Amino acid sequence: MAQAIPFRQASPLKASCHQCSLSNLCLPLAIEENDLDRLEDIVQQGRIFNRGEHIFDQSTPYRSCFAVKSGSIKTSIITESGEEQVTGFFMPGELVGLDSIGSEHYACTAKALERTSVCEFPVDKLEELTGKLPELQHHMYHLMSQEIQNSHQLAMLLSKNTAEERIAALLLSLSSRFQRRRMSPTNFSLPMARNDIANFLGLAVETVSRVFTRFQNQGIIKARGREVELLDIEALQMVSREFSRQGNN
Amino acid sequence: MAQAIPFRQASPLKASCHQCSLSNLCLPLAIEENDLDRLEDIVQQGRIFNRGEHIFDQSTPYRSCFAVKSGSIKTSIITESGEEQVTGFFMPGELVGLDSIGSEHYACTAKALERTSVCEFPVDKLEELTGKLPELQHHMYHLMSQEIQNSHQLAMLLSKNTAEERIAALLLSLSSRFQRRRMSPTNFSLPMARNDIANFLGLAVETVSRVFTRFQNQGIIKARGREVELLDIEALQMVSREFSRQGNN
DNA sequence: GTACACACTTGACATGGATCAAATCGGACG
DNA sequence: CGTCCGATTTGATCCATGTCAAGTGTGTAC
Repeated sequence: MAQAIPFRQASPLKASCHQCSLSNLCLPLAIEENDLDRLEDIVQQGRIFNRGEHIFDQSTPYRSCFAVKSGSIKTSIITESGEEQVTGFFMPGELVGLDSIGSEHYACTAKALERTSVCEFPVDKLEELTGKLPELQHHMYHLMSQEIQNSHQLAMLLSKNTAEERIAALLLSLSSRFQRRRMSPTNFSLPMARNDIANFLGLAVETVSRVFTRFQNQGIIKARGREVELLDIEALQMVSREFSRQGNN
Repeated sequence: MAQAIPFRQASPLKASCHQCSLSNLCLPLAIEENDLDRLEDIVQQGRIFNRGEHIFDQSTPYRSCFAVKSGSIKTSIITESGEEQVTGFFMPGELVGLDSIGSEHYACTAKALERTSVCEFPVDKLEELTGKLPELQHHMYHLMSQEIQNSHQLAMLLSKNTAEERIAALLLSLSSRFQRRRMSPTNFSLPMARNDIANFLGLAVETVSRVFTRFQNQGIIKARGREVELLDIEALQMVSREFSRQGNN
């Protein structure tokens, strides 16, 4: 299961960043032990969302950004014509909603891909706090610029790379992000459906499926449904000449 | 000519944000008249770059972000394999280098598309100042989130739209940005080469060229070299069903 | 003015991936 | 345990756009 990440149960009213196992990935990493209380004062306890539930919706008033505590989230934007574009997948310790900070409304919709718990940071309080803690402010800038860079990488992937290269890059990105969370980099279960992968990578579902089986036939991966095993990471890196440069923090 | 934007000559050592005609587009827009001096204290006077000169280079230590004063800039990232991906075009009043704030090194290279003058904001000082001026901090968050959203829009364009739709969207984006700068929204000269357009939009140069002539034959635009006239904006909006949502500030 | 290099256009052809269609799998639920 | 519906796979065909190849401007340097 994907969210086998151990974390301590949050108290019902106040999250404890001090004891959170994700503190080295999430916002606390930028804060001195002394100041951590101030972050705890503004964070709201981990609400739980079931698979498919929305954490927030595009065009509704912007209130907070969210850290994934367990589970995973996908964000997407929807055009007037109703088309969806998946803009990202988020794993524990990653911040969702940075693309709307400073805006009046959410620029995208965030949806739980599985049972997911999150910590909520109300922006007004967060901005106030970053004004007082230079390291935290710096870290916010860093996270946001990372987000820009990731998105540029995605644009590059979409405009220059073949279907195989795109999928290899995604698998490698997931792999390294799992690894950073102390999970197997070679053996994991995809939190998202083929459809989401296809949409994210600008491909048709059928193409994604075909590439998966092609990789399988070549002995590079083993895939049954969402369970994936990367048998030959180097081969994947060769396919995706552009090494996975994604990944946050 | 593209940079027919009037602006007062900066004093050789200190830019005057007070008198800059771009103050309603650039950082000053977020700052009270009283505090404007503090911004002037950290900004470095407009250096001039000739066409083709680099404002900064990818992977060099990050020092500053830059506001375009006149002229225009393109940013691009370059992979190990030497491929280039144009990530954006910047016009007067827009901030370049936000994708690297909070990072150790520049994430992209910025190049003057024509004779261009810029104002330089050293990050360390800028971060210090945003810590003191909440409105400025808020504005920085806003600009950065805009940058993320723009990039997501680009990704969407790349993954879902045809060549004609992409080019129509770009023309409309440029049009509205020229308009916001008090220049004709229908009659302008492209600051960038066909090559850059193609790269930015994930197309072959030949395709860009063909679409331009197709639009011309349909009477939607008139183009001779870089000089462009938009004859039928509504038609362009029809082509690009996804209306130009790009544009900053 | 001439020439060179480079930007742009146009044409012919090849192809990766989309689309359409259909079969199979898998999981939730009674 | 069977049923049903959505997710996934597989196959056949088509088309938008890339690629290759020529040509035609266009601006700059001498």
